[in-house]
Amino acid sequence: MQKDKPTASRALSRRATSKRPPSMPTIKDVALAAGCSTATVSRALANPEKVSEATRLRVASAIDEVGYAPNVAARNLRRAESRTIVTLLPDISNPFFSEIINGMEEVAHQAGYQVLIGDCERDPARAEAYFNLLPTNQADGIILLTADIPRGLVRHADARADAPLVMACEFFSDVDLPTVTIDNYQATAHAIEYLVSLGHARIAAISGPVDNPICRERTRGYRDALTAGGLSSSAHVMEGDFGFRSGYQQGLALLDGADRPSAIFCHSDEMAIGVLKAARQLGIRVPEALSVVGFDNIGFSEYCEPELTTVSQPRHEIGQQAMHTLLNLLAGEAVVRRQTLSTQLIVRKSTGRPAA
Amino acid sequence: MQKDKPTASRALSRRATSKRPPSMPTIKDVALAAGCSTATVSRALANPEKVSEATRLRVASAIDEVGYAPNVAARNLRRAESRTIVTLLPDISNPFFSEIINGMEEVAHQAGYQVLIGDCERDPARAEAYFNLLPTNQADGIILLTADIPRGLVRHADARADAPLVMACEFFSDVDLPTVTIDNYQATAHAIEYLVSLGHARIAAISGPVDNPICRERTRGYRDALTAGGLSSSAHVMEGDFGFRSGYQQGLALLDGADRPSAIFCHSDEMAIGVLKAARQLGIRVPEALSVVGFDNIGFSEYCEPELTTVSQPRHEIGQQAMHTLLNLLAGEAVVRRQTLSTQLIVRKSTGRPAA
DNA sequence: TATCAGAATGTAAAGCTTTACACCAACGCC
DNA sequence: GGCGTTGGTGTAAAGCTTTACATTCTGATA
Repeated sequence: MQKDKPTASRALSRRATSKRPPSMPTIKDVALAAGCSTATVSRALANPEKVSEATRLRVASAIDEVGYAPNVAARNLRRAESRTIVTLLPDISNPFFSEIINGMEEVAHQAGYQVLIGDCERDPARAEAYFNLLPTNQADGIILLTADIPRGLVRHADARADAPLVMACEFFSDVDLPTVTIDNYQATAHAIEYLVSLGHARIAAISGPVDNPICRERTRGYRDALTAGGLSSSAHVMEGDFGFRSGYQQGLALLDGADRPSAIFCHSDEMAIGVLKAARQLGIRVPEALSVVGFDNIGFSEYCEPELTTVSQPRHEIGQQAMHTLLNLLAGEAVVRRQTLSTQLIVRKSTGRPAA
Repeated sequence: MQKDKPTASRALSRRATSKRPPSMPTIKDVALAAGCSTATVSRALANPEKVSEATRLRVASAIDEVGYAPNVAARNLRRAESRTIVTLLPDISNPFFSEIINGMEEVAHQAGYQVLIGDCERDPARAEAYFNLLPTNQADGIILLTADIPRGLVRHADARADAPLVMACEFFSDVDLPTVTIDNYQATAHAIEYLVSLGHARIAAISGPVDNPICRERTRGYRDALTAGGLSSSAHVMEGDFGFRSGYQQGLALLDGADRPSAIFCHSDEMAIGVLKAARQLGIRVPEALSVVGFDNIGFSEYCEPELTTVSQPRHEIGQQAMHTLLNLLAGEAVVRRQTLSTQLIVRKSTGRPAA
C-alpha cells in the first residue's frame, strides 16, 4: 500500500491539463454523438442553411445530450474577433449614462455582443488602456460617450475611414466620427426662448467645460436666443464641470453678486441642483425670485426642491442608435454619419415669471 | 487587360485569412527577431525568472522592435481563463454602486483583470446569462452585489466549495458564500439610538424588499433598538424597493394617516429623498416636524433639501475587498469568509428634536 | 448514358499561445 | 573523472473552433 502519493485514478478525466476537472464537452464530443464531423457541427451552428434538415436535428439533440456550449476563446481566436464593445465614459457615477448604457446593451445582447464599460475618470492612461483593446482583438469597437479623450488615440484608431468608432452624446470638432447626438444648439435655444417668454431679462448660464464641443453648441444657442430676444448684452456664462459641487459654487458666485440674474440655465441637472442649494442658502426663493433650468432629466430632477425644469434627452434611444451604428460599421455596411435625436423641454416647478 | 476580377497582389499580406490586413505580429515574429524560440519569449513574459538576464533583454527589445502585443484570445484559450470578473447588480442606474465598482476595478486592473458589469434588472434570465459566462470560460468569477438571484444558479455554481463567487453588500441567508458587508444590524441600531436620544418616540421605517436579508438585519436592529429604548410598541415598518418613488409613496402613506411618526428611518437615500418630497407636499417641515434618516450616503444626499442625515458605507473599500477576496479565491488561497466593514452615521440637517 | 451542377459532408490546416518534456552545457562534489 | 544538479533553452503538442478545399452523392440535363 505504497500508493500514498499520486493516488486517485486520473484516467477518468479525459484531459490531464490542470484544473477544471469537469472539463466541458467540446464540439468533438458533439460530433461523435451526432455521428458526423466537427465541421458539420460547426456549420449546423453558424450556417444552418448549409446543412441538411436531418443533420441539423441530429446535431441539435446531440448538443443538449452532451451539454455542449461553445468555447468562446477558441472561437474568438479563430474568427479574430471578440464580440465585445467597449463604451468609454467620463464618470460612471453620473446617472445620466446608465440609461444610455441600457439602450446599448439591449441591442448588443440581441446581436450576441457584450458591452464593457470603461470608466476613464478623465485619466488619459485609462482611456489609452481601453483603446488598446482594439488592436489586440479584445474589443471589436468603441462607443465614446465623452470627447475628453487624447486626440492622438482617436486619430490613430481612426486611420481607416471605417474604424469601429462611434460617438454618442458628445462629438469632436476636429475628427469626423459617426455620431448620434441631440441638437444641442436648438435644445438650448428653445429653453432660453421659454425663459424669455416668461419675461426674464437677465439669464445667466453655467456651462460644462468650455472647451467641450457640446457646451460650445449650447452656449451658441444660448447667445443666439438671447440676441433674438433683444437681450444679447445680458449674456453671462460661468464654467462648471457638470457636477453638483461646481453648480453650487458657480451658483453662489452668480447669486451673491450685485445684479444677479433672474434665471440660470445649466448644462446639467446636477449643476442645476447645485444652484438650487446655493439659492436656498442665500434665501433666494425658486421659482419666485429665481428660475433654474437643468439639462438631461436625470431621476433626481423630479425629487429635488422644487422639481426641476429640464431638457430631456432620449437617452435609451441614443444608446440603441449608437450601438446599431457601430454594429453596422462592423458588418461593413454604410452608416448615416450624423444622427440627431429630438429633445423635449420638461417644465416643472423650478421656473416661473420673474418677480416684477 | 482581363485581370479585372481578382486584381491586387495578395501575396503581400502574410496571412490570407480575411479582414484585418495589417495583421498583428505574433510571438513567432518576436522569437525570430530575438533569435530564440517562441517558448523562450513566452517564458520571458510570463516567468522572467526562468530566463537569463541577457535573453530577457533581447526579447524585450525585440518586442518593441516588432511592436508585439499578446493575442489575448489565444492566451485565454490555452490557459482556460478569461481574466474577466463579472459583477452582478440589480440596477446600474443606482449611483450607490458606482463607487463600489470603482473599488473593484482598481484592484482588478492592477492584477490584470477586467470587470464586466452585469445589470440584471431583476430579470432572472439576465442573471442566468451572466452565470453562463462561468462554465464557458468567458468569466473567471462573479461578484454579486445583489441577493436577488435565482437560488438554483448560485447553488449550482457553488457546488465546489471554492467556487469563484463572492458576495458584497448583501448576503444569502441560505448559501454561504464569502461575503464582505457592513454590520447592518449595528448600523441601523445605532441610527435608531440616535433618533431615540433626540427624543423621538414614534419612529417608523421604510424597508427595502422585506425578503432581502440585509433588510431583515436592519429591521432586526431597528426593532431591538426600539425595544432597548422602551418603544417596542411603536415599531412600524413599511416595504419599499429602495427607489425614489417607493419612498415617496410609502412616505405619503405614513404621513397622511392619523398618528404619524415623528421620525422615519429609510433603508436607502433614494427612499429618504422620496419621503422628503412627500413631507414637503403635505406641508410637514423637516426636521422641525419630522426627522428623516437615509442609508448609503449617495452624492445627492448632500444636495437635497434639507441635507440628509444618513448611514455611510465604505463603498470603495467594499469593492476593493470583494475583488481581493475573489482574486485570492481564484489563486487557490484561503480567504476570510466574512468581512465586516465599519459604517458611520453622518448627521446633517434632516434630523432634530421632535416638536414638543 | 455520360456529364455536370449542386448539395452535403469530411479532412485537415490555421489561428496564437503555453507548457510538458527533452536536451545540453556548466558546475560542483566525491 | 564520473555523476548528479541546475539553469537555460528548444521541440512539439495541446487548447477548440472555423473554413478552404476535397470528396461523395444525388438528380438533372444533353
